Amino acid sequence: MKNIKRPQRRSKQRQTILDELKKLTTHPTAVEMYEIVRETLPNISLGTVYRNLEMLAANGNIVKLKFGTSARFDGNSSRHYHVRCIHCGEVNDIDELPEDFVKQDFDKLGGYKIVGCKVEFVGICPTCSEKNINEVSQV
Amino acid sequence: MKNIKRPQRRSKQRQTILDELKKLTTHPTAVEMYEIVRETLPNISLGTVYRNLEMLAANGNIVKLKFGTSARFDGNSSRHYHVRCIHCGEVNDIDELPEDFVKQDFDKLGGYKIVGCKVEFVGICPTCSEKNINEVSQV
DNA sequence: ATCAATAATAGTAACTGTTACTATTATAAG
DNA sequence: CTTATAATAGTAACAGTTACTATTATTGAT
Ligand SMILES: [Mn+2]
Ligand SMILES: [Mn+2]
Ligand SMILES: [Zn+2]
Ligand SMILES: [Zn+2]
Repeated sequence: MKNIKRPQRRSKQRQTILDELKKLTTHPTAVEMYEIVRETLPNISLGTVYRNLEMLAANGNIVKLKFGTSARFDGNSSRHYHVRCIHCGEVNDIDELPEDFVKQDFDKLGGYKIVGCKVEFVGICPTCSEKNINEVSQV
Repeated sequence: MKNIKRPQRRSKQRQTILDELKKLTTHPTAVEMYEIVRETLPNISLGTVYRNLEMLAANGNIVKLKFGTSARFDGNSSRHYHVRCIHCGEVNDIDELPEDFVKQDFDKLGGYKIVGCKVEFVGICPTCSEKNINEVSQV
């Protein structure tokens, strides 16, 4: 349960992180983003990258994915889905769900042999909807 | 990328972990499972709980969920889905998807006000499907 | 039932990704 | 320009998980 605060000023660190992530179609980790942004801002710190990626995700500018051991970030915040390879961990986009999705009878998608599917709804539980909370358990 | 090995012998530690998890409708963390199993086996170690939960998940006996900061485990391995509260982190089951799921126009599910939905397909990428691999990037 | 081979364990150290802390710098309002 | 303070760089601390090692338990063979 951490309190992610809204940005109140602009910084070229945050802007660069956002710009660089938006250029990518991959789903980099924080460390991968750090390496990319350092080409523009050689003195940026890894902590700054983590803090801003969280901020941007909490604000809906980007999306945080929790697939592997480390989180991955997606500059494409419009609605789409993902496949992850169970062996190498590679993550690819799936733009549209199969029409028979509810029946769960797909065996191939985006070239992948599909072996499973996880759906995670994110929402506000009845108890929390009464309180007015700024905190977030997890982005 | 870790190599999760198949169990070759039975142990009452692993059996107890599985039995106790199957009794629950909640989605406990490894530490929560540790505390539960210790009531039956007071000398079990936390490492054993982690190792066996991974094994059981890799074998499809249970399901590993990666929502919050720590992984959660689900003794119900039959097809169903989850809602997570963005504020308190509570996880609940959603047994059936709404029929209009593909259109993504739901605003309430299981009492939760829905603000998002993530779909993660798990599969084998074209490159890995050629090789014959035992390793797994992530359960 | 005893034995031998070795899988699995308990206990703990090490590791990894992430978050917190603090002095310094940059932003933006007045 | 000045001033208040948000945001930063650099680093320490932390949490969850995984690896290591000596010991114990399981299983198949005798
Ligand atoms: Mn994507
Ligand atoms: Mn469940
Ligand atoms: Zn692959
Ligand atoms: Zn809640």
